[in-house]
Amino acid sequence: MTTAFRNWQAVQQEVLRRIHAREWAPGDLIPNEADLASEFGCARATVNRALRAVAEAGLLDRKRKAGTRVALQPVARATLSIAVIRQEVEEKGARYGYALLERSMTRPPAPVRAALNTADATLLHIRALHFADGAPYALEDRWINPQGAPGVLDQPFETTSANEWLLEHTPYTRGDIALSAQSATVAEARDLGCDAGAALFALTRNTWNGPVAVTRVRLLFAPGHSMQADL
Amino acid sequence: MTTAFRNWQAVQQEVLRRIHAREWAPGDLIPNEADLASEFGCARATVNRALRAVAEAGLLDRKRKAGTRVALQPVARATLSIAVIRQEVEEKGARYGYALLERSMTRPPAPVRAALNTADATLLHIRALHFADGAPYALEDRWINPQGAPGVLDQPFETTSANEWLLEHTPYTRGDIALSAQSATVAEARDLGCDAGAALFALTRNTWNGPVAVTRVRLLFAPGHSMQADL
DNA sequence: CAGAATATTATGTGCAGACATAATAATTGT
DNA sequence: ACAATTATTATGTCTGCACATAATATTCTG
Repeated sequence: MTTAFRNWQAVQQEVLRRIHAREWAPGDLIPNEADLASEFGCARATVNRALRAVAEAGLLDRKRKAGTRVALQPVARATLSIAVIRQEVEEKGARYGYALLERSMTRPPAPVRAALNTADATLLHIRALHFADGAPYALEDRWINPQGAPGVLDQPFETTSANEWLLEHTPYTRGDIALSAQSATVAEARDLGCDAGAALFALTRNTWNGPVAVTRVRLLFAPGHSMQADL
Repeated sequence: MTTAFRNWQAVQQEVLRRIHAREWAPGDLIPNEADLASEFGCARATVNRALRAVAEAGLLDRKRKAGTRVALQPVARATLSIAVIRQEVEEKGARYGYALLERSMTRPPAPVRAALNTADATLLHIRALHFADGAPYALEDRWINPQGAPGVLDQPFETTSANEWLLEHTPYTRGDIALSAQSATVAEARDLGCDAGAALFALTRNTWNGPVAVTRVRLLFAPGHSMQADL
């Protein structure tokens, strides 16, 4: 016995080792917390913390009374962090640039109205470009609900992106993100400086503050862009 | 006083409320755990649990001695769950289908060798199609290192996808995922039943078991595919 | 024997107290 | 004034105990 696993990370490591080594095979019921605690020479709370962490990673399924078992099909959960674009660009060691293309109050097209559930309201429409080292990096097409973002109408967004302003000044409670690929239209190709029809990575995000829609944004990245995540 | 926040979820709710209501504005230092505990009428451990959860969600930054402050730019962390393709298809209510296109032992092209760090070794190359309701859903192009996946050479992968077999039989310790967009080549278009040059959503994943590479897979999804995630 | 009531059990969570650790602030020595 | 040492402080975590809760197993009852 290598003796005592005294902290929860050590216990977690040992649990992971047993899962990877197939000592606990997928589907297996593992010993209960109390038993593991006495085996590891620590308190049950410590085992609980460790198992909870592993379960959050998707490798264990826990149910009261039923016990803890190794997940049959560990649903890999890639956590991709979506930062402010400026930050993203600067972290790649590039110089960030920003240019406003359009700013208007308009009644949005049907898909946007449907996604934000804003009926006939006119929304603030922002189109802007983000640059990395002078080259187009991403095209931002955003609709903002003034109801959900007080003070937004006073912002020109000529030098600061809506991206950053909203994040700092507008609270939100929930949102959803969709990632997809689409072909560049002629207009998009012109803005991004690529060929029409080029495959572009698209990120569409809706943000809500309770029941009220805040914003919907579609980011079209220049060709070659990829998002990375670890497992 | 709406009286005691007795469990950590209630404390978490209250903390989130204060952040959203800007009672604690971005950048602000919030009271320390002990103070909050006495304010909320619970133990410090309970406040700790709540704050830790909020910090994990990216809304708080915590540092020893420095204290806890509201994140200036809450890095949105979208957690996308990457399940087995069969599962993904069936969850959409579609009938799943699978067809093996190619199975061979080959020395992989340079990019794959570089990504897996396998030098001159020959790897098992699998190309397969996944169907949803009879229509091509995703094209799988996979390289498997027999060193990292014992028993894989005995598998025909004619009716079961490598995707599922590996997940169930091969342990791994880490992996990385890249999401991108790319144009369909003529061959890919033929397999997926779309036009050449169509924008396709691509997912490339490398998997490792400790220091040894297990597999690298590129999934090309049929046009229109999107990945969803919540914030 | 079917179905309802009850007991059992594993996880979920709370508490108070203790010590560990990292980061900052204050003090000291040169 | 500056650098090195020491004190302080907020978070991080462990412990042992208690009770809550959900899910299963068992017993009781018509």
